[in-house]
Amino acid sequence: MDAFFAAAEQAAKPSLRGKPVIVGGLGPRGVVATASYEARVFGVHSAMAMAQARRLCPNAAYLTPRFTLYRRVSDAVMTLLHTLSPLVEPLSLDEAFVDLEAGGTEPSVGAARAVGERLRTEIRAVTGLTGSVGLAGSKMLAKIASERAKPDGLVVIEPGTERELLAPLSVRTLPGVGPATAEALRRAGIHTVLETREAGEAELVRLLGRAHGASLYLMACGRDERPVVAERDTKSVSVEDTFDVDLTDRTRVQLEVARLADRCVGRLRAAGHSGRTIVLKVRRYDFSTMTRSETLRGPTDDPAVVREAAARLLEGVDTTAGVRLLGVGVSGLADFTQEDLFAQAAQAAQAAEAARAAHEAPEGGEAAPGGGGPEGPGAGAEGAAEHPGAPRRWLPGTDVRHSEFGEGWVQGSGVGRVTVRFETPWSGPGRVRTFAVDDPALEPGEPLPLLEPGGAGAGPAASDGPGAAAAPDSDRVQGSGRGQPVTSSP
DNA sequence: TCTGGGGTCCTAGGACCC
DNA sequence: TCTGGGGTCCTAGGACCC
Repeated sequence: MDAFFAAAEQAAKPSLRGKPVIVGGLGPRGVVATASYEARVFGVHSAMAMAQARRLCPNAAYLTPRFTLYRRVSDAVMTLLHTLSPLVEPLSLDEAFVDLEAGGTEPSVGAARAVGERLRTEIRAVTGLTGSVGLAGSKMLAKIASERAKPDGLVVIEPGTERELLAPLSVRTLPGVGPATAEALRRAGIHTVLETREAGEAELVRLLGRAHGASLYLMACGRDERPVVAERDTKSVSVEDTFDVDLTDRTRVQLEVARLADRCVGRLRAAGHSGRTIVLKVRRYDFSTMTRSETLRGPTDDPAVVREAAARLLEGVDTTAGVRLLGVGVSGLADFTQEDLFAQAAQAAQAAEAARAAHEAPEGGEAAPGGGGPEGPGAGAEGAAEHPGAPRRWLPGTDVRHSEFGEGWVQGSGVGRVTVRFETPWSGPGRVRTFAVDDPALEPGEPLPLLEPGGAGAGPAASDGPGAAAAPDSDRVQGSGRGQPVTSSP
């Protein structure tokens, strides 16, 4: 998908179409997740510090990510991909490899191109957003092709042209070559793919180590046999928080670690996992990062157990100079817990006992794994990390609903006020109104679908010029409450 | 107002075992 | 009283990816 998060926001918020939009962390230490193409003109790009983006592009719309929406769009696209082949390997919410051969596409450039173009049409029809397609004989080359295809395009790298095409490109083009590897290669006088190839495998292994050197050599030769793998097993689950200001108070650090442990376990359980190794991550004031881990005798999904392990690990860490980030993770995943094993063993013993006593052992009861958790607040709270009892936070970009004016989104808030723009994905650009932050008529909303359900017509992406949209009319906007069954209040 | 959050894979040393 | 060799597991750190 092209500039995925930003494009989704532009589709959802008509007033932002054609304008610079930057999605990412809005706090003092945030970074850019996605910049719209209009914002990239100013030099803003992914992973840039948000503070720098604001200097470069002060007039952009700065929005917090709405993962629920992105996940929904992503699911729709992934469903389309599965119609092409059973072999679909998602790389992230907005990118995936598809093995077309495994899906029965005739192995010709023409057939592949036709499938790719049809897919792009369908993506646009289903999501209202544009995606780009790269077609080639391997994952590496398909990825390079898709990057060249962006935005809103399709590129084929034809068999036989690979080495020639790769030769002059920067080593950074190759997967697995980041800043550190590029620097190591540069010191050896290697800048291009051709130079990498000419260095030879032995030299690359000497420079980069066994695995990395060997795989880089293959890539540089245009050889990439990695299969498309659907459904890889999760290996770890983790959560982390960067704090707006460094933490120095030890008690506060301990509290945050406990909270993170609970959140981590919440996600672990939601995924139906348990794990043996608990990892504590601490990033200090100077950005130096350390991890401490502890492996239990058996897998757990008990919040108390993880909390205690994390607290033990913290004991060995000096935090007096200030902590900027804390994280808790669980790895060594299993789909059962040690408690399950105990329960199973106990059940077996009981069954044996019962049999001896010539009773009927009750079967079936799979004993809900719930024993463990004096769980705190619902672990599922994904949208905004709310502290119980804290005042409502209106984050720019999030959905709201007003009892009188209907659906809208937070444009900004401060000094006790919140500014809302009332528009929906299928309205024209809407009007802005300001309220007190505690206005009872205002409540958090839910993301609306980007395309009007049962939609009459062209999606957002189709109307390129905002000029095409009807002139904003405040009454009409107000009326856009529309009979939609938008559900639920918190 | 420098540097998010969620992952994966690799390396290297030490413990431990056969 | 010299130190083998190979395997696995654990811990810590680092590179990389989106």
